Amino acid sequence: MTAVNESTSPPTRRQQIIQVAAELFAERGFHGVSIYDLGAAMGTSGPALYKHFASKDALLGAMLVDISETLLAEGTARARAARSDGPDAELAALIAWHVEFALTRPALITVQFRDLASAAEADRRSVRRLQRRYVELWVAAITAAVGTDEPHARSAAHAVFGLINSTPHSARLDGDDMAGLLRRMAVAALHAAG
Amino acid sequence: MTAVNESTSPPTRRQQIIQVAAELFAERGFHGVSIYDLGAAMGTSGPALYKHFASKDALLGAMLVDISETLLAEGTARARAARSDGPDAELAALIAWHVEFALTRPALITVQFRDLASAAEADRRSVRRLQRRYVELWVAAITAAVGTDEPHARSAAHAVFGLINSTPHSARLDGDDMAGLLRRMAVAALHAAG
DNA sequence: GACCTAGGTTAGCGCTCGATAACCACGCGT
DNA sequence: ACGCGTGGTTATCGAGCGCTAACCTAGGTC
Repeated sequence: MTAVNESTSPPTRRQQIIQVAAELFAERGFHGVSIYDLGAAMGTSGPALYKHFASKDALLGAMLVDISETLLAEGTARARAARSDGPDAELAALIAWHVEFALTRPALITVQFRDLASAAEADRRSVRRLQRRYVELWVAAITAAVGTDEPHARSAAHAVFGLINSTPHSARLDGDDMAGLLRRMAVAALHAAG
Repeated sequence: MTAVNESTSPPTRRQQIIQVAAELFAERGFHGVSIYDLGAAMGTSGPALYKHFASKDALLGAMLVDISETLLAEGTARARAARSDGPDAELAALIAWHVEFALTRPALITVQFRDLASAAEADRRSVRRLQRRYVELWVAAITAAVGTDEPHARSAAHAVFGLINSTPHSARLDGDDMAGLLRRMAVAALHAAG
């Protein structure tokens, strides 16, 4: 529901918990992190979590939905802003946004495609609906810029997500260098999908 | 220790268990699958597992090591076979092999980069050692074919793994079409890494 | 035909986890 | 001055898990 940056408001406790939990989940997986681990990492202990989330599953759900909403909302905004500069610029904007997100929030990226299966059915459906819209944004940009048919554009989009999302596993170059590398590889890969 | 295809011998029970477990782990994650789930999927019940593996962790370890050994062994063989045809052919052979593996064994690919964190320390070390050798194989081929420096080649290799490994998450085209798409995208992405 | 071994069975132990209950302290509006 | 909501605490419960123990075959060997 709430976006990651609620404009100027200081981060609420829920958001703090989500951030800390994301790091732990990324390291050890959702089922590998206990409520007590979470409390310890927060400086509180154990069941304090339940003052902010109805369950451990609800925490995961909120985290995953937040990520998907951020990706979609910012992606939509940036694509629209670049649209007047042509299809290539729009695609470049999407790529730049996804690369930026993956490099600055590796934990979120990791959790998103690692622990989605652990989420409750309802949350999983919400996330997939948002993800589908995000993919459609890419598919539109790819077909416009490269001229592929839709099915290939869809598979190519997923492949490029995999390419960009690989950063958490890779011994990193420094940030800007890595961002440039990923952007160039993504553009080239997509142009080869035609 | 034993490769996936022990030539002509029928699959031993251990290998059957590993295959069945891989499917379940890929769906629900290592911690999301209980010993009893495993037994049920095997047609036996529960603790029968311990006649074949010392622990649930040992099963995961054997699975992960098997995957890494297969990738490295076959990758080494194919790269050597193609080497006489030049650097581009060697790189193409590596790409073709990885694509083939990812398309025919999606569950193994998923577990490999999802549940490695759940493995015991010793197994994790073994797997990482094998993975590192596999990456070095790619780095050598990439630097020879494209002319990048080593750090960029290493990051590019990881990115291409992510690209190819994304197939389990993608609504699939038919096999050959998907394989071709991935190969083209991988080649283009690597040539853009220079 | 006795015997071992490979591969199963069920019962149950001990521990960890998620979740709840009951209680407590501070800050703030009236 | 007081009441109450907010966000914490500890104790505890119940379930599910990994794993072990003890026992039971069938098949092959001498």
